[in-house]
Amino acid sequence: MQGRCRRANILPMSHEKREKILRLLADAPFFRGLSEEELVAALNSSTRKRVEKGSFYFHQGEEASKFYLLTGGRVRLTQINAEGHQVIMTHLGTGDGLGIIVALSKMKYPVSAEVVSGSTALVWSAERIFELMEHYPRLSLNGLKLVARRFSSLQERYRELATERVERRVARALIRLARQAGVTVDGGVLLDLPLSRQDLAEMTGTTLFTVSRICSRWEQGALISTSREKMVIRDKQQLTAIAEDLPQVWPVSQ
Amino acid sequence: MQGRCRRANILPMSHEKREKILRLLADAPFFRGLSEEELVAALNSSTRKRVEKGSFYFHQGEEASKFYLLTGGRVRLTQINAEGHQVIMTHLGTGDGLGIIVALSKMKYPVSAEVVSGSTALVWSAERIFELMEHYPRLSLNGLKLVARRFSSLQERYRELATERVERRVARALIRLARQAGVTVDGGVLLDLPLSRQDLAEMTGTTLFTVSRICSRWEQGALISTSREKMVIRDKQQLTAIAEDLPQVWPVSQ
DNA sequence: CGCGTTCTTGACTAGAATCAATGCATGTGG
DNA sequence: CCACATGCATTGATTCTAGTCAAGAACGCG
Repeated sequence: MQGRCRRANILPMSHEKREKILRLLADAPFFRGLSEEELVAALNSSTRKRVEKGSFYFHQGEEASKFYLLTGGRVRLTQINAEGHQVIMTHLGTGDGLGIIVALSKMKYPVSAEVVSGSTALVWSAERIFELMEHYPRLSLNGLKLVARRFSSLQERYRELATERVERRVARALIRLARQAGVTVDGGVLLDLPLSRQDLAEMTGTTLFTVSRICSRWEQGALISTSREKMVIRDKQQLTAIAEDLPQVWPVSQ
Repeated sequence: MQGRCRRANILPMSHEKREKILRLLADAPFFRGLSEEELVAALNSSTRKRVEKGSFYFHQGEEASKFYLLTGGRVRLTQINAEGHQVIMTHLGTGDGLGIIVALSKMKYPVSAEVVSGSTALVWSAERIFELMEHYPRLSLNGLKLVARRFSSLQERYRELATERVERRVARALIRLARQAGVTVDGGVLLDLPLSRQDLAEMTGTTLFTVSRICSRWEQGALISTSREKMVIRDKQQLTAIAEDLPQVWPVSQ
C-alpha cells in the first residue's frame, strides 16, 4: 500500500516501535504469562495490518483463516440476517483478540469485524496460532478464559434482550460504552467513538426512531447531551437508576 | 444418600460400570484425544453425582467451584433477572460439560443448572480441573473449541432475538430441540423431554400465552401435535419454512 | 375424586415498529 | 462564500405485534 512497505498490508517497523508492540503483546490478556522469548517468537511469526474506519477485517461467512490482535483503534462485531437486519454484538479495542474462537475450528466467521476508528492489528494465520497454542499451552488457557468471559457477558445481554424494556437496554448499552470508551470531559463522560442512533439501535435490538425518542427525553432531563454521532453522559446516577430500575431522583421518562 | 455409598453423593461403581464410564469419557468432546492412562487419571480424580428432575447442580450466583461432565439425563441452563423473569439459555445432555467456562476464572456461576430428566455426572473440583488442564494441554484446547462453538451458537440466537418475530423464534427453538432430543415416532418426531408452554416461552423470550396461541394455530394446521408437556413435530418442512421464511406450502399463520 | 398444574381463549392495552415529512449539520464543488 | 447534496436526527400519526389480565377447561396425580 505504501511505498516503504515491501509487501502489501505490512507496515514498516522501527526498533522502538517493535519494542512498544512487544510491551503491548505482553499486556494483552491472550499472551499474558508468556516469557520474553516466547513473546518474541509469537511476534516474529506475525504480520501487521492497518484498516481504516469503515473497512473490515473480515466479513461474516468468510472462511476463518486469520487471528488478529488489535494494537490500536476500535472495531465492532456485527451480525446480519437474511433480511438485512443488522445487530452489533460487541466492541473491541487495543489488546483484544479478533477471531480467537474460530481460527481453530475450521468455521466461517460468524460475525463481521468493522473498524469504527482507524485501527492496526497483528495478524497470524490459523495454522500458526494453532502451532503457538500447542507449543505454549498457556495460550489455550488464556484463550479459554477470555472466551469464557465474553460468553458470560453475552449471556447476560441475551437475558436482557429477552426480559427488559428498550429504555433500560439503551441505558445499559450507554453505561457499558462509558466503561469501554469513556473519557472524562467537563460536565460528564464523553463516549469516544462515533455513535449514531442507528448504532445504538443495533446494539439494543430496536429501531433508530425509538432510540431517538428515548435520547430526546433524556436530553430534556439533562441525563445526557448529544450532537451528531457524539454523546456525553451528564448524569450517570440517573442513567444507572434507569438501567437497574432503582428509584429515580427526578422523574425522567414520561 | 444411599446406604451403599460410603460418602454422600458418591455412587458405587462396578467394574463394568467403570469401563462404560471410561468409554463415555473418551467420547466426550472435552476429553477427546487423551490417552487411556490420561483418561483413567482424570476419572480417578472425579467423584460421581446423581441429581433428580427439578433439582439443581448449581444456582446462579454461587461461587463456581465444580466442573461437571454429564453422563446421563438432560439439564437446562437458566438465568433470572431481578424481577424474577427467567430465561432458558440452553439444554445440555450426555457428554456435555457443565461449568467449564467458570471453574477456572474464579467467577460466580452466571446461570443455574436445572435437571429436566434424572441425570448423573462426573464431578471435579475447580483446582483439579485446572491441574488436569496444565498437565494435558489438549484439554484447554478442547475446552476452547467447545466454548467457541457454544459462543457462536449463542451469538446467533442473540441476533434472532433482536431481529426476528416470536413465531419464527418458536419454530427455530422446536427445530433445535428436535435435533438435540428428537426421537422418531409414528407420524413425526417426538421431543423427548418435558416441555411446557412456559418452557418454550423462556427459551424464546416471550410469554406462555403467545406460545400457546402459536401452538394452537400450528396444531390446527397439522404442523405439530401436542399434549400436556409433550410435543410431536408432524410437518418439519412447514416448520422450517416458518423458521427460515421460505414460501409456505400451505398458509398457516392467520 | 379433589387438587394443583398446565393449557386455552377472549378482551383489552401498551410498547414499540413503521411510515412519512421535515429539520439540521457537515462537507463539497462551482 | 454560497448553493447544494448527503447523511443524521427529530417528531408526529398510525398500525400492529405481543403482553397483560381474567376465566375456565383439561389433564394427571396422589
